[in-house]
Amino acid sequence: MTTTTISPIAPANARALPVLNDCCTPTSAMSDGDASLLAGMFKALADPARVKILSMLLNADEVCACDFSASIGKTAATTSHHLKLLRDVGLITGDRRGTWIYYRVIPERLAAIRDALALGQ
Amino acid sequence: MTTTTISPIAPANARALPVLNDCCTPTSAMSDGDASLLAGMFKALADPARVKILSMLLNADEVCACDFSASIGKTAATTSHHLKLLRDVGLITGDRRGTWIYYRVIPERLAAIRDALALGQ
DNA sequence: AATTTGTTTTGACAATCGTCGAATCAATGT
DNA sequence: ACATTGATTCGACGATTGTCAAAACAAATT
Repeated sequence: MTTTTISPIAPANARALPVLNDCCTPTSAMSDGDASLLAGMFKALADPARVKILSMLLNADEVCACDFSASIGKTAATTSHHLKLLRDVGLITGDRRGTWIYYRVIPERLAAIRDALALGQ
Repeated sequence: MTTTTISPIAPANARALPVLNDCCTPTSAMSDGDASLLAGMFKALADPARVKILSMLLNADEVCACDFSASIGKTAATTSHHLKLLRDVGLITGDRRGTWIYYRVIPERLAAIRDALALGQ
């Protein structure tokens, strides 16, 4: 059986995330590039439909793409759009096996977001 | 010297956050309300200007409101707008002492967001 | 090859969001 | 009282975003 990964393993977006603490002084903020990168990651999480998708993925090994639409109450087109946004920031990956595509969360990426929010020191 | 808190201590938004894992089955997503609440928190983080503000606050005890505008490169009006959004989700709090307002991060709130992103189990 | 089913892309639309100038409010000092 | 400086609110604008119907694409089956 052939299986084809939907998102490449190492997209440009897969580079390490900056962290909020230890980045700057009280009067000089994080750089523009780092702030945009981090904000982009949060943007990917900033929609109820995508939060629901992640909630399903975090409670299963993998989820068939065919199951998202009904669970989040959106059309297939809208669901596909949200899945793409999550793939583009490296948070999930899809794996086509025959007719269906199975999605998984990329735990390292989620952990990186958590680390970015670590309290100061 | 009088000090007045800009955001109330316990706004409606200060209620506990849902977590992504342990919320649902693989085929039934997180509830609408919980998903919107969580997405709202991430929305608050989903802008470079607000990320910069948080980066400053996480590297200092407190920051004078008067310092944000220059550091993030936005007008006072825009800066005030972003500060309000962060206050409204309970991530920061402002304290007026005489002429100036000093902002601090609310660490419990930041920790709650981190916890919401914990990996499944 | 033609059909069927699952998924993505395209195009269009309404709604939301970030931004700023101008006006307003708040506290202080003259 | 008045002027000054810091901060917020208001009103307007362009840009981005979420949504769906329709068209296009992909894999499997007849």
